Amino acid sequence: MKSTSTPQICAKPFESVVFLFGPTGVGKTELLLDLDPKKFSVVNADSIQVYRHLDIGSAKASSETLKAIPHYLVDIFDPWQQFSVGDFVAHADQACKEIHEEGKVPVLSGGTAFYFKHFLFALSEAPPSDEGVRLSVAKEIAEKGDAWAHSRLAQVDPISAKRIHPSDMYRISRALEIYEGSGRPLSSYAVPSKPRLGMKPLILGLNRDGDELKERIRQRVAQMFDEGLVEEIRHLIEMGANASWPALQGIGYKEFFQARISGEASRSMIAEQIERNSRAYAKRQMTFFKSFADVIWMDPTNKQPILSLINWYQGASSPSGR
RNA sequence: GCCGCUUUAGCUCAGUUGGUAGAGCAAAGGACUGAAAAUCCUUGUGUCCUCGGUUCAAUUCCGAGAGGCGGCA
Repeated sequence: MKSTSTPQICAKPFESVVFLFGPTGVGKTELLLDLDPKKFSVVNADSIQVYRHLDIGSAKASSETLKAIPHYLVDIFDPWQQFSVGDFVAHADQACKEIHEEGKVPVLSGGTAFYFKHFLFALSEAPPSDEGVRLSVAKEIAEKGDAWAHSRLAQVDPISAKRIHPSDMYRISRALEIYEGSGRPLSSYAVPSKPRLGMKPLILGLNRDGDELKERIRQRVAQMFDEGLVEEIRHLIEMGANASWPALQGIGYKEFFQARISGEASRSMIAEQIERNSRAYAKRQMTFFKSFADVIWMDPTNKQPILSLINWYQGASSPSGR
């Protein structure tokens, strides 16, 4: 058992942490440079920026920004490794602990809503994904079909089967994997719904007008190509990258590998796909973020109020301030 | 200039043996139990290019015109 991923074992509960999230391209990274590195450190909450060698397409903070203020959870995995929300919570806990020990406040910044959710509420008690069981489940589904998978789930875990749509093979697979691996239905594991560790985060959501965000995404994709996205892809291919590498499901990467399979594609076609996928992703992110409670929504165009709020929170929660 | 093909949802296109039409993508909204930049759900009235003709009825058939594509000159 990995004790690091179970919050109860954490030696020192941490109450103060800033959440900074928003859809892709909204301007989170631009804000980080304005934080005082003596008071804050950044904890990356982005599922792709944890990977080494994926810099341009993942819109990772520049090396200058990384130098200017400490960043945790950036470049901690190789692109062929599987990173998961469980890894995120474990690493983020460790990072927050270190940051607090320095007398600073961690700023969790990123776009992966799923990570924020489970960092705040903890993970379900269900066991982590097991590669072996997952593969055998996948093999059986491939043989017997998607319809079989859902009816099988209806037998072993009717509660989950009712909740999960018959087409949602991603979740059906996970639910079957839990049953095969642990002998217990997924729905029998408790889902935490209260913030853990007495955490009292400052939850900041950044949002922009739809057309403005679209335009920023368009510009950012063009900028990625200018900065050498194609060379970054070439470098990954030289490393042996293929579409099965977990990191390469990221937008800005998968489009190239799909194009390789389907034939030639021009730069403008791939750029268009990246823009489209980014827009759809931003929309999904917003849907998820809007479901969060106690979010203070702010306009990233106006940096001062945001920074004031973060600084106020830091002052109020630092030992000397109590 | 002549001949052929073509014009239907924001885009690419189906289709109606004549009874006013539907897929994919896009767009909008939503879900989210350890892969989440993933995965999935819901939502489709549009002068069916224009004008005229035939018909109870035309987006569908006929004629003319306009735009596009291709071939021959």
